[in-house]
Amino acid sequence: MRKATIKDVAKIAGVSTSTVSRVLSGNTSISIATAEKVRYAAEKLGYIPNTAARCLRCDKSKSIGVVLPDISGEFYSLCASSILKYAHSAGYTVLFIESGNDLSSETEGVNILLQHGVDGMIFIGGGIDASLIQEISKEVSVVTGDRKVKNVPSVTFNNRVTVKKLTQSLYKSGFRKFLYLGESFNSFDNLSDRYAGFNDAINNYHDATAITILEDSLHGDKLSVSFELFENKISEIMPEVIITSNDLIAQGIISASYKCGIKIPEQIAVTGFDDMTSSAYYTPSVTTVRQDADKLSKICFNTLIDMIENKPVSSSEINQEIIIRESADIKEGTL
Amino acid sequence: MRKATIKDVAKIAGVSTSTVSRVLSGNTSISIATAEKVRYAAEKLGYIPNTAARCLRCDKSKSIGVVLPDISGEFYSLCASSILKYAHSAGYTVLFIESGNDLSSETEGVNILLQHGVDGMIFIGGGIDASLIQEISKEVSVVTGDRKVKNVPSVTFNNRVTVKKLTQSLYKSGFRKFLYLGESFNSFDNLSDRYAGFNDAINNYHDATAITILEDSLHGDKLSVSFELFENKISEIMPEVIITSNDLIAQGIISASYKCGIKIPEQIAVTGFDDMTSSAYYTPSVTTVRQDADKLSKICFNTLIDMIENKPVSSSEINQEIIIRESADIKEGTL
DNA sequence: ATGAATAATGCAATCGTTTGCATAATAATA
DNA sequence: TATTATTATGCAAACGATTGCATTATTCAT
Repeated sequence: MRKATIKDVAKIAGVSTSTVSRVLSGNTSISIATAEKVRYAAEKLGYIPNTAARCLRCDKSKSIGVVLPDISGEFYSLCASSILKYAHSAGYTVLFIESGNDLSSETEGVNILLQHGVDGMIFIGGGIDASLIQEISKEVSVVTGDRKVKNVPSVTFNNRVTVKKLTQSLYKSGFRKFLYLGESFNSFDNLSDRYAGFNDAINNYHDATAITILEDSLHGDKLSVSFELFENKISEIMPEVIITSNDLIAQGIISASYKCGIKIPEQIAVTGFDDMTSSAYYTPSVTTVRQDADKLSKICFNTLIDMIENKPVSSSEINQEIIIRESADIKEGTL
Repeated sequence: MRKATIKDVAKIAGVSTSTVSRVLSGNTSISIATAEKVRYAAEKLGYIPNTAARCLRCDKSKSIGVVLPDISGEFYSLCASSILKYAHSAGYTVLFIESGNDLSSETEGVNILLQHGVDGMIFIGGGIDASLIQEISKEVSVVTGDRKVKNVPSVTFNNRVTVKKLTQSLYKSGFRKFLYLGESFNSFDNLSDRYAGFNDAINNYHDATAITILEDSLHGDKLSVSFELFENKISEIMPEVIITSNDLIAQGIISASYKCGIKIPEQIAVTGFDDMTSSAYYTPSVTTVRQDADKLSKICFNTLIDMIENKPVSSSEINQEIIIRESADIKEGTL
C-alpha cells in the first residue's frame, strides 16, 4: 500500500488537511478533541510527513551542508560526528561534502548543496577556495570553522597564542636550540598562525637559536619523508627541541630518530599538534596541542542557526590545550 | 532577487516549462535551436533546479541513508568517505545517521531517513537492532555492510576464513601456545566468526594449546584494562602468541608488555585486526588484518542502487588481507 | 502534392504540504 | 438576549518541477 499522506489522515480523522497540518505542527489553536482524533489517525496510519513537500511549500529545508577536506580525517570525522549530533537534535539534517583537492569537485559539491536548498553551510578547514566561500555567503548563511574568510563569521582556534605559549614554556624548561618543522603554507591561517606564534616567542629571546623547515610533502602519511629529512638535515643541525605542526610529523620524527639511535626525549624533545588518538599511545607518547572538535562544531552549528534565524552573530575563538606527555619534557609551572 | 525557477527560464527562452524540463533532463527529442535557447537562459539566470519539487513530483529523492555506529571511528569514517564519493558521482545524496548505543536514537535516526524519503538505506556495522532493519527492509531498499541480517542483501568480510588462515600460519611458523583475546560477542557475526575461525584451525592441532579470554571492556580506548589483564592473567598463562580481535587491543597489549619488560615479538607475538593507520607506525608495528573499507562501501552502494532500480541483487563476501609486520613473526610461505 | 509518420512543443494536472483568508462555532460582554 | 471578541475549522491557492495527452510543425514516402 502507498505511504499515507496528510489527506489520508484527514479523511480518517474526519477533518480537513489544514487541521491535520495544524495539529501536527502544533502552533495554532486546536480543540483538544480534534487534536486527539488527528493524532490517533496519524498514529494508526503510520503517517510520516513528506519532507520534500514541506520543503517546497515553506521554502526552507531544515538542512545544512557541511564542507570539509575529507571526512575520514581524524579531526574532521570528529567534527562530522558532533555536527550530526547537534543538527539532529535541533531537527536539522546534514549533507556532507568532501572538498577534496580540486576546485571543480568543490564547486560541484557546493552545487549539490545549493540544489538541495540547504538553509546554510559550514566550511571546515582549509583547502576550499576562499572566493567560492565568499560567493556562496551572499546567497546563503555561511560559517567557517578552523579558518577565516573575510566577511564571513568564523570559529577558529587560538593557534598563534598557543604556539607562543608552548615555545615559551619550552624555553623556560631549558631548551635553547629550536627547530620549527611544519607544513608549508600559503594562506592557511592556522598554519601560518602557528609559525607566527613560534616567532612571537623566539623573537624575545636573544640566547635562543631557531631554524625553520617548511615542507610540502610532510603532511599525511608520508613519514618516510620525515625520515629522510631527519637523516639529511637535522643531523647537521641537532636542535634540542623540534616543534612540529602536526602529530603525524612528530610521530614520524620519533620513529625516524628511533631508527637512527637517537633518544627522544633525552636527546631531542619533540612536540606535535592535534592530539591524535595514537599520540597518547605512542612510544614515547607525544606532547601535543589538543583542539576541541566538539566545541568547534557546536559553536559553528549554533552560529549558523543564529544566522539562519536572522539573529546577530559574531566570530569566536577557542582556546587550545597543551598536552604534556613524554616526547617533550615541559617543566611543571612553565605554562 | 528570488532564486530563478523553471518558469523564469521558460519565459526568457520563450518556451513552455515542459520544454525547459525536457531540455535539462535531456531524454526527449528537442530541436537543437530551442535546446540552445533554453540552456542559454538557464545559464544566464543561474538556474538551479529545486530538488524538493522534483523529489515531490517524482516520488524519489535520489538520496540514500547510511546508518553506522559512529562516523568518527576510523573504519566507519573511511566508509563514509567512500560512500560519499560513489553516491555523489552517481548523482545521489547521502544522509548519515549515527546509531549510537540506544535503540531510541536508532529509531529516531531511521525516522529522519524515512521522512526524507530516502530511496534506500545502508546499515553498516553492528549495534543496530536487527529487527528494526528487518522492519525497514519491507518499506525500502536496504543493504547491510559488515553484518548479516536475515533476508537482507549483505556485504561482509570473510572473517572466519581469515582468522583460520592466520592461526594456521602462526602454527606453521612454530607457535603452539595460543591465546585468543577478544571482545565478547552476542550476535555480532564478525566477532563470533573471528573466534570460530580461530577454533576451526586450533581444533586440527593436537599439539597446540589454546586459551580464550573474551571481555566486554576491551574495546575502545580502555587500554588500561588490557594492562591489568596482562599483568594478572597472562603472566600465569604465558602464551607464545596472542590473537586479538582488534588493533586497539593489540596495541594495548604491546604497550602493557613494554611496561612489564616483556619483549614483543621476541617473547610473545601479537596480532591485531583492522589495520588502523597507527598500527603501521606502532613500535613494534602490528601484524594485523586489513579490511577494505572502500571495497565494502562500493559494493554496498552498487548493490543498493541495483535494488532501487529493481535489478536482481545478491550478497557478497570480501576477502580480508593479512598484513605481516613486526609484532608477530609469520614465516614466509606459511600463508 | 497529399497523406502518413515522426519530431517538437504546449497544456494542465499532479506530487504533499502549509497558510492567508473566510467562515462557523463558541465564549465573553453588555 | 443581542453583540462582539475569540477560537476552531475549512477552502483553495500556492511551492517548483515532471509528464501523459493533445496539438502543431516537420519530414518522408508515394
